[in-house]
Amino acid sequence: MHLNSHFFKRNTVLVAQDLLGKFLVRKIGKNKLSGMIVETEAYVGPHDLACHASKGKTDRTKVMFEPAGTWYVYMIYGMYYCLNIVTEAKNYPSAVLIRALEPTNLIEFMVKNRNLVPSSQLSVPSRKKLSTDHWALITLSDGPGKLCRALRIDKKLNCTSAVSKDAKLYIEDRGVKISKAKIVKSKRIGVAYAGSWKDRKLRFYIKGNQFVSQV
DNA sequence: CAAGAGATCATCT
DNA sequence: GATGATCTCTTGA
Repeated sequence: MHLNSHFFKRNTVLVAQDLLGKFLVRKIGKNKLSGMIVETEAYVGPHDLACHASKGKTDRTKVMFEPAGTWYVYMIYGMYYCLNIVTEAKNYPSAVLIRALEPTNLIEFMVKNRNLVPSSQLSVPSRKKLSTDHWALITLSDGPGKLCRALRIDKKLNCTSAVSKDAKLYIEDRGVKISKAKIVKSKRIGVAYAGSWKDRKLRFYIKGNQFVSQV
């Protein structure tokens, strides 16, 4: 089931947790790439000092004031994109950052998009005790910049809708249920500048899942 | 293995 | 002019 605006027009922390186990679907021509969301972060509003919109409504952040179910894509460090979905009421700037996926469909297509070195040249940390092929799979979309590259997500998708019928990028419920006991809460990554908000446990991931980002 | 630097640019001061 | 919701590669122990 294609998630609609009612799903996203809710408390951001709830949406962030409920997105675990949902499937991100990217249509490229006839291809439908997809992966299960295994890690998210909540950016809960203008008072959240880690939230880009805490600095007000600017050209970059105006998309966060759009209705729930709008994509917010921005470039970070000059090289990577980050994918967020806008939540809560229109004009309340908040969003969920999608940080990692467990690839499920058209994995070869994602590997091409990532432009990776052959797995034969891959160095697997010895304590992981994994084959290079398995390691190549795990590191395909285990971070916000990597998953955007794997699914060819860039600024062209910024401010587009995830809930319209013809969306090229949207989220599906395929009936996977993640119990509360399997959701780990931790500090958000890379927000040391956010004062009293930097230590809030607004990052969520599926306990024990191999595809969660390495921190 | 850990730690550090470099890539590279949109955004805000 | 500085910095960042990141990732990868190099260095050195």
